[in-house]
Amino acid sequence: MVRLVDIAKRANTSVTTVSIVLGNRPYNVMISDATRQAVLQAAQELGYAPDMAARRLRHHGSDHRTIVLAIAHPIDGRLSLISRIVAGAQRQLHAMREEVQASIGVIQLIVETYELGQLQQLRGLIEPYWFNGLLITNTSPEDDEYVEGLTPSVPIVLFQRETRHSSVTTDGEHVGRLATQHLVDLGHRRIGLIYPDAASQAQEQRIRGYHNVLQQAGLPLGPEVVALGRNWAEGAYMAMQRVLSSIASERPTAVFTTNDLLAIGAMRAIRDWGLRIPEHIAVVGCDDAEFAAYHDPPLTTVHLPIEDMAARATLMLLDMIRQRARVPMQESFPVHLVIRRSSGPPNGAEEPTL
Amino acid sequence: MVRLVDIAKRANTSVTTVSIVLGNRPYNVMISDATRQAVLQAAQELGYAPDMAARRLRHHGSDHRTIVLAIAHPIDGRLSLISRIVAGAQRQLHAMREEVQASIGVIQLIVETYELGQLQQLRGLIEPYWFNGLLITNTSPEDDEYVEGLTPSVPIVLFQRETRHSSVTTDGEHVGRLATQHLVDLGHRRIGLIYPDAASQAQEQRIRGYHNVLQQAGLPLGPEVVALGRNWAEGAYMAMQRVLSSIASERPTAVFTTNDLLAIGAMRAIRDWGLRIPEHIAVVGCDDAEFAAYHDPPLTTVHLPIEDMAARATLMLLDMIRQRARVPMQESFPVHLVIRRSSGPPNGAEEPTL
DNA sequence: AACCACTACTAAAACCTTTTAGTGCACTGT
DNA sequence: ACAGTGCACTAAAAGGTTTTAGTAGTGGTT
Repeated sequence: MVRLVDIAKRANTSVTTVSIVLGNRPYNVMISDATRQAVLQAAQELGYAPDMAARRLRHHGSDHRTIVLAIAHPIDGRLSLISRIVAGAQRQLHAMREEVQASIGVIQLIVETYELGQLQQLRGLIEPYWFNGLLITNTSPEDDEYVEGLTPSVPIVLFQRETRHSSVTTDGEHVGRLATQHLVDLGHRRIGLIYPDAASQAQEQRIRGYHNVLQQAGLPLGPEVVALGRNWAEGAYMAMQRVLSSIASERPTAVFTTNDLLAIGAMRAIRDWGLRIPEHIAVVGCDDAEFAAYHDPPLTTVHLPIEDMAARATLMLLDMIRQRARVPMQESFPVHLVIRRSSGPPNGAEEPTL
Repeated sequence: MVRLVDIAKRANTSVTTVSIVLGNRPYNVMISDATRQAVLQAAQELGYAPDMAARRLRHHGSDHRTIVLAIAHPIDGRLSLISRIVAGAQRQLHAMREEVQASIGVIQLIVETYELGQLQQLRGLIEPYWFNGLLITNTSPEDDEYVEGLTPSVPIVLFQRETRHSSVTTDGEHVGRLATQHLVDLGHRRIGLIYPDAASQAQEQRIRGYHNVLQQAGLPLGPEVVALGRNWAEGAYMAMQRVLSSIASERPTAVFTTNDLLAIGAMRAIRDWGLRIPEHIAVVGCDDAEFAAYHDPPLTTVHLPIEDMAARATLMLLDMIRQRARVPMQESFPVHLVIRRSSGPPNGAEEPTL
């Protein structure tokens, strides 16, 4: 391992000088060009890499650029969201790579909370000054109390959860309303709902939005079934089967699912039952996952700018880390309905164009 | 921040004693039960959390239990693989949580290598003794030289790449043969191929397997088209359009894609062209991604035990970290064909059962 | 000649933990 | 009485970096 002292020896100077040159810190200290070059060259030749442990020990993480993404409940279905969050965070870091000198992109940390169902372990992460910023996603309602009580030593941004810390969110009620209103506008009068057993805050909001629209339209609350288990698609498949086995007159002509994975599970069930989408039952999801546009039929869904949100969350963290921002920030992102072929008017009144 | 010395004061003892008690290290040192209890209680009361930086500075990471998952080329499509790898790694850590005392699950680190296209940044990660084990995935052929040249200070396991380090792999040629042979057995005589522009080692192997089968069967090499860009589904969609626009007599009756995301892109193109799957064109993928079973038609694909592989890789790392194993280990995992409805005999000779 | 300002550089402390090499004490056996 | 043994505990050094407070040397003003 190459240390500062090794470079100092080779460049015939002191450890202090080397540290200043390599960390290109200003201080009130001047270094001649000759010395600077000598140090730089020696470092290059020896292949110096700073010891992060020592650096962080010195000043409790304040200089070390590391952002952690904590995923509270790594349930299968939710993991697919990670991809987009990571992509967004990376995009931001990439764009600012000069500024933040981030040779390292994102560090994401998975906190395993299967048995506890709580984020308690975070304490063990935050205290030891491991990192400089924390992006938390997938928190469940039970985590709320704990998360709110945190007085972290580093800035925190929550993904899709309102909090007294910073957050990036979408208006979940609006999402639910957009999807449901779309179905109402198409003429549906019995609109069912499929949601997962461990609903996140965002999903609860979507359900409220769904209820709002139905009440305002004076429509009956359609069957609401819960998708059980960790595998959302499978849970929704079985949930939809329960819906389908009810008597035909009570069967909804459309279902709203609180995310896209649930939607494809439900769609599979509908097809396996021998019914057509959207002619017999229309389906609308949320999230606009990667596969939504390629599914058959392509899924009507509410598009969430997940990557943009993650990029913004990362920027928030960076700003807070760099003291540019001090107060918690909340930002809500716009969403929009993407109409594809899984939704259409009831009773196949109008055949969808291929 | 609570330090060892704070606990020592409160418990009326020395820093050394506290360190020994809290780290429950044996040494050749004995601690009376009274002292031990006093220390434990003081630590509890003060809410002690060890400073990882100091700990690691002391002995270059050897005690600190952290495994890093490095994803070399975080292209959109490949990110979806992460979910399953993370899930597998977590399962293993969870199963061994007593043994490894891992309050922290997995730390996964995304190395951003967009512009370099190389894993060079890993150097900046390995040298500073950040962690104790490294699980690398998504390396591209260009990374080979660098990865092979690594003489890491920590154990390394590669995912889906043969190497002089340890690895967990599947037999890519076998994967390609399974899929292609299935199509040949169904009676297809023109079998096309869709593969991504930045093919991984595993994917190249699958392509070889495909070639093998066609040659052995004396069949012509079908059209081989490359899916361009980071979005595999989209790339495959356009690639498939190119295939479809060739004259009908040269059009394949089946296509093999080197992963499932490519498959759904191709399927979308086939349907949009007004053709049916599998009657006009059969499709077979690889990976058995989550959505494969729920797609319409459900996708025939080669199932890879990704989670098991990740769990095994994690166990390998743990064993190497704990010195139970010293030599590199290679392990190849069995795969199997999952026949669903996207594949069938050519010319719709036999209608698939719904 | 005394003082100041400025440049270029450095010694040493601090950050917190782990581990080696002890110390002091109470017994035991001769 | 004295070496030997085992127990319970501790002082101090080490690990690599950053940063404060300082030194030495030079040139320029009063």
